[in-house]
This record gives sequence, C-alpha cells and structure tokens, in this order.
Amino acid sequence: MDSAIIDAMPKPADTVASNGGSRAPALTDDLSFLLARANAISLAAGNAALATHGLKARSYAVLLLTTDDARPSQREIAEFLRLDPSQVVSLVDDLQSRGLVERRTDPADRRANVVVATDAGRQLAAVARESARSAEEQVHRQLTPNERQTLTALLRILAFPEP
Amino acid sequence: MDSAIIDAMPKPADTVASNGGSRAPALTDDLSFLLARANAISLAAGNAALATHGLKARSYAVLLLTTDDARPSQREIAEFLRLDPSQVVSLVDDLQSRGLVERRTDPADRRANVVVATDAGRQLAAVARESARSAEEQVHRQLTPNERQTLTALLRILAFPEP
DNA sequence: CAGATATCGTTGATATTGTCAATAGTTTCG
DNA sequence: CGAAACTATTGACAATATCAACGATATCTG
Repeated sequence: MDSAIIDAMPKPADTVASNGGSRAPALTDDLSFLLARANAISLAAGNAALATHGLKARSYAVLLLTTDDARPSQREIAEFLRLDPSQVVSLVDDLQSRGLVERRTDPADRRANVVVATDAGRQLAAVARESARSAEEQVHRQLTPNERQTLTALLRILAFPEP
Repeated sequence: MDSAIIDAMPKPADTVASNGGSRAPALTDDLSFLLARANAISLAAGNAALATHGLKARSYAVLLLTTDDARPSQREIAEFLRLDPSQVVSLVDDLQSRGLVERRTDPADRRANVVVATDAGRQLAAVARESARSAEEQVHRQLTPNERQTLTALLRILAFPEP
C-alpha cells in the first residue's frame, strides 16, 4: 500500500532507566528517530488521503501556500518547504498545467514569479484540506487536544529555529 | 550545502486567533507540516554530522540496530525503520562490504537473516553516535531538558501508535 | 552611470530513494 | 504431504534530491 521514508539517528542511552530492560541501545528514545518515524507515518496518511484529489503532500502544501494573501514567490516557497528551487519549478508546472495556480511576474522584482491559486485551485484546496484534516485526525487521535497543542508549540521551535 | 526533504500537509485555520494577523491559512499551525519541517532540519544536521564517518542517517540507524542484543532480522529492521525490505538489502550489503556487519541465517528460521555488527561496526557506531549526539544537541538546543522529554514522549505516541 | 556581483527561475545531468512484481528457499498449516 | 504464507533477494521503473550552468533581472560600488 503506502510506505514511507524514514531517516533516523540516535542518541546516548546514558540515563539507563528510561529503557525497559536492557534492550535497544537508543533509537526508541531518540528524538530525531521518533521525529522521522512519526513524520513517515503522518506523511503516508496524508498522501493517501490526498491521492483522491490528485495531490500529494508536496503539491498540496504548495497549493495551500498559493491561496495565502502573502503571495509567495517560488523562491519563498522553496525556502519554506525546504525544497530545491528546481523542485518548486516542477511542482508549480504541474499545478499550473492543471489550471490550479498561475505564475505572475512580480512587478516589484521582475526576476521573481509570484504563484497564486486560481478559483479552481482554491476550490480544490478547500476540499483537499478537509481530506487532509480527517487523515490527520486519525494519526493524532491518540493525543488529547492539550497534548496536540503542546506538541505543535514544541515542534514549531524546532521547525523554525531562532538564530 | 545540505538540504532536505520536506513533505507537509496543513490543517484548518478555524481557531482564528492562533494566527498572528490574517496571514497564512494554515501551514505554520499544522502539526504534520511542522513534523515534516522539523524532521527535515534534524535529518540534514544528522546526515552532515555522520558524513564524516561515511554514514547517513539510514545506514547509521541500521548499524545501530545491529549493535542491539535483540539481533533483529532484516525484516524487523525494515519494519522498524519503515523501509521496503529491498532497501534494507542494499543498506546491509553496503555495511557488510565495509566489514561493519555480518549476516547470519537465523537458526530458528532459516529464511531469515540476523544482522549483527562486527567489532569494527561497534567501534564505528560508538564514534558516530557521538557525532550524531552533538549534531542533535545543536538542533535541539532551543528546548529545555524538560521540553525535550515531553516532546519525546509525545512523538513516541505518534511514532508507535497503539491499535 | 558602468561594470562587477548577486539573485530568481529554469533546464538538464546525475545520483539517490521509493515502489512494485517476481523468484528461490523455508516454514507453517490443514 | 501439499497448499499457503513468509524471508530475502533481484531487477525494473518511477519519484525525488542534488548540482552546475544559463538568461534575465536587480543591486552594489566606485
């Protein structure tokens, strides 16, 4: 069915107590590994849910950004999603060929393309969002609302580091 | 330099208040997206740190698992890391060709290969672990010890769902 | 202002990773 | 025993990542 990428990396097992018996040296306690595995699961669920609409997490994220008032350029999209600019080209190409977004050269900087969702794009984004939301709900159903909020706040610190 | 994968997916922006002004519709508040972005950052840092030792997050994770007393089979490794079994074949091939791990057919089930680190593998794992640890430290330095512990606990719930 | 320097999007080449079906060897189950 | 299920492996193919080079702008510096 669906699978996913995972990339992990461990940590010391110093504080011996946290490990059940004397089992694995690290991975299960490792933040980076857990991050990777949780992401893989979340991503798989999201992709599965979005497939109905001909989207993947990637293209969905781009589409959603283009519905924003901020009118991001391709470079900004690339930075935000941590993608190579050339990958954004492909993603926008695809969405554009389906009539979901448009490229408009930024009047303020004619090198840059501002990507903006069409009406069709906005409509699709809306329904896709609902699918994504319920897929997420499944993945995160083991967490209480409070826990979700805490998790979101902590992840935001990692995802958008200060210095 | 390094870049990384990202895959994201958003959420409703219902609770209007959480958004600064009237900016982005969702992504910054979306758990799945934050998970993806945080993972991308963590992964990039880990890969960079491990490159010194000729490892990536992937191969490092496999190597580390093989230092475990649990003596995982390739199938178990694949499941744990959420990889296709064929990818584990490649990873183990590589590590084995470098003399870091060995394949031993499980006496209890001669279909299965138990993968176990050699002495050299254990040594490398030890030093690589130190590199990974300090890379992680950089990524997570914005979190207090308490926050890290909380985050770990919450992520574990997502990474290893109950039912 | 001119020329050097940097940036944005794009293309294309290349490597890495993901996905899937098919297979031989084993085990398990009826 | 024979059928069905499972393990590792291979190979083919699709998707993604990575990087260098380019034309079109913009910005900077003297």
